[in-house]
Amino acid sequence: MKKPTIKDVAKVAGVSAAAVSYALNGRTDKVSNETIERIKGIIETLNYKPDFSARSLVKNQSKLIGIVIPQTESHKQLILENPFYSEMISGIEGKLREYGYHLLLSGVNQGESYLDLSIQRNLDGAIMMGIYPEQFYDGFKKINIPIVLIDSYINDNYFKRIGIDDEYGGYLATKYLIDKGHSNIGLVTGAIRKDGVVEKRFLGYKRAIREANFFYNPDYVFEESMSYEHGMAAGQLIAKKFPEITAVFATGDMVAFGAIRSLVDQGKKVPEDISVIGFDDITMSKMFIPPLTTIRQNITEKGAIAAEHLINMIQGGVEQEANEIMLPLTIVERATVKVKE
Amino acid sequence: MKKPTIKDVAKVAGVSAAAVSYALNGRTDKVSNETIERIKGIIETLNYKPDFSARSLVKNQSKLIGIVIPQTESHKQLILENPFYSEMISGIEGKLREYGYHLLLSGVNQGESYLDLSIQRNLDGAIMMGIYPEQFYDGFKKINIPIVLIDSYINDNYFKRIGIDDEYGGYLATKYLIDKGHSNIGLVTGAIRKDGVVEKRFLGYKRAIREANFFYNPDYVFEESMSYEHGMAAGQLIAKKFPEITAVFATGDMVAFGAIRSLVDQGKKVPEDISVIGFDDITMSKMFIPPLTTIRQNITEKGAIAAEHLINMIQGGVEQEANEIMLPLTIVERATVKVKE
DNA sequence: TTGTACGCGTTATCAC
DNA sequence: GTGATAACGCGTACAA
Repeated sequence: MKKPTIKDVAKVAGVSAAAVSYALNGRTDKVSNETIERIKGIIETLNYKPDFSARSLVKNQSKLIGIVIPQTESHKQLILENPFYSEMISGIEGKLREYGYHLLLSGVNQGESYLDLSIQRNLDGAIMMGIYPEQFYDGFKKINIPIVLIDSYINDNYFKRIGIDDEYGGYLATKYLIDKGHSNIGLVTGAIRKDGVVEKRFLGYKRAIREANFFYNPDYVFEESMSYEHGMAAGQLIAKKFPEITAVFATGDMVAFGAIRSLVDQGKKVPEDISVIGFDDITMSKMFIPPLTTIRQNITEKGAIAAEHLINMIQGGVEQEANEIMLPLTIVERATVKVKE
Repeated sequence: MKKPTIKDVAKVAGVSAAAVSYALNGRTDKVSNETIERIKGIIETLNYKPDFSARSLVKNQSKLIGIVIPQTESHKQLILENPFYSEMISGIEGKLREYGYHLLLSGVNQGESYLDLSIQRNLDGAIMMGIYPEQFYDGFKKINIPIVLIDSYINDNYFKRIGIDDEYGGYLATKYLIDKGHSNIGLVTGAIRKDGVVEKRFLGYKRAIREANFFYNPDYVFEESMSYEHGMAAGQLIAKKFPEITAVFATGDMVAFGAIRSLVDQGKKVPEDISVIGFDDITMSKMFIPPLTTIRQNITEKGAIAAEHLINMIQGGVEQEANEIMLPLTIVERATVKVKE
């Protein structure tokens, strides 16, 4: 059983293919209402659905949206095991679908480029999470594909940016620890890179420290990667070499989990001996034992909003809105931070 | 700057579009080697990439693979926040890309069907995780789209199945607890449905119980949904109403997390007071505190293998292999099970 | 090697 | 106002 084409419908209806097309698109100015009804009935009966490829060719729009997320170094896999990304994708996909778009989820092979993929698949737009080398962005500008950037501080009006105030978040987390009486506060974090969110969170950390007139000690900054493993390594270091540290701000929840884990393994109690605050509030954070105190952002909604704005750009709506959108941030107090005695 | 088409290349090369097409596809029998070289050079220079939509139309293959995963009840979102699915997708996507396929990630709106989507997008194949109403599968058979089923016991040779021996896994987990001296063993689980994995794990549980000549007590089976929340609810019940239960087999790691959490909240110690074993070994399980003892399957690899077999079906390789593939299972001992004193 | 028809749907043009 | 005809978008594959 092969799928019906527009011609099949036309034949059955005794009209031209063009008429069917008009009926499909509701062009009442081209076909009378009653024939539209009749054609629609036949479309139902045959269960005819227009082919996206054909449409993509003629209308030059694929109804396909790409999504770019970081990959493992080998370039082999998307890092979806990081719940932060998968929760976001969940939000993106739902919203796209609501508007009749579909999501193409693909990484990039060694030596190939996402830009080529976008061109070949005729992507109507793309959402990028994280930051990439500058030239990466340029290509999209040249061929004029609408792009929404999530969690990036790339300053270019071509792109729409969705994010949070990471500096403030970093400040909030650190200030919270300070208010609880801590003064020697470690920072466990992924790579601090220009235009990235981590840099801003780091800046917020420093601001809070300075504002409290504490000494900013670079030795207390444990920077490497946004991973559980790095959290573990840093936690171990802290337990062994920096017993004066009584609180830790981890710039991502996964990192916080790792830190807590190795701290506990080293015989430290969280939060009794050492407090830990995370960032993001991934789903897992409330399930963790002890439940993680963290800076919360609504990840799924962030994705949905990014999708919504991308569609707006594509459909060229009014969209003279700001091209940077900041989502709110809250602190959620759970069980990993305690007042210093 | 608009993208070059095959005609642009042809014009520059001073040949016909057909020649370019042949050059692209390496048809040395149709075009001389030297012109192929020359054309390829020009393709490089212009950075020409063939359009997937056009190809899809004429070759009737989209190089697009669909993936079906369960959705929230509102039909609004994919449940990607369940790491089990996202890890699997990671494995699937990587393998597909290796073979030149891309992944279309989409849920289904209320009142629409995945089958229609598959037809409209001309999907070359699809991977389905979990189980669905029977009619769901029939459509794909009719239009002859290759399908790989992950974690399903649907018995139909049209489909290729990738899974594990869930009955054995359930047996293994339960037997492990029994060997540790436990006899009152609770089962906390998602819905037990025909042809689903949970049913088999449940059967394995019963087999181990009976084999040990223990009494199978239906009251010890806490069945609802494969969620953290249900784990919590069940853990609470156990702590309050079934103090004689000294060990729990949770048929999914997320459920185990929930159970442990509420057990701990009720003042029980894991594993001192009560042991818990999970199933799947999602990434999070080794990060959990205490690290979860669980039945391990290689989730990412499972996805990769499913992708590989799907491609095999599509490309019609030799593939007279078995059409059911069972991946190995191991038990990983961490810190949530203890010998009963 | 090349011209050309084709796959499917859209839209501008033309006829009644 | 209703409708049909035909050209087009891009790449492929057959006949010439």
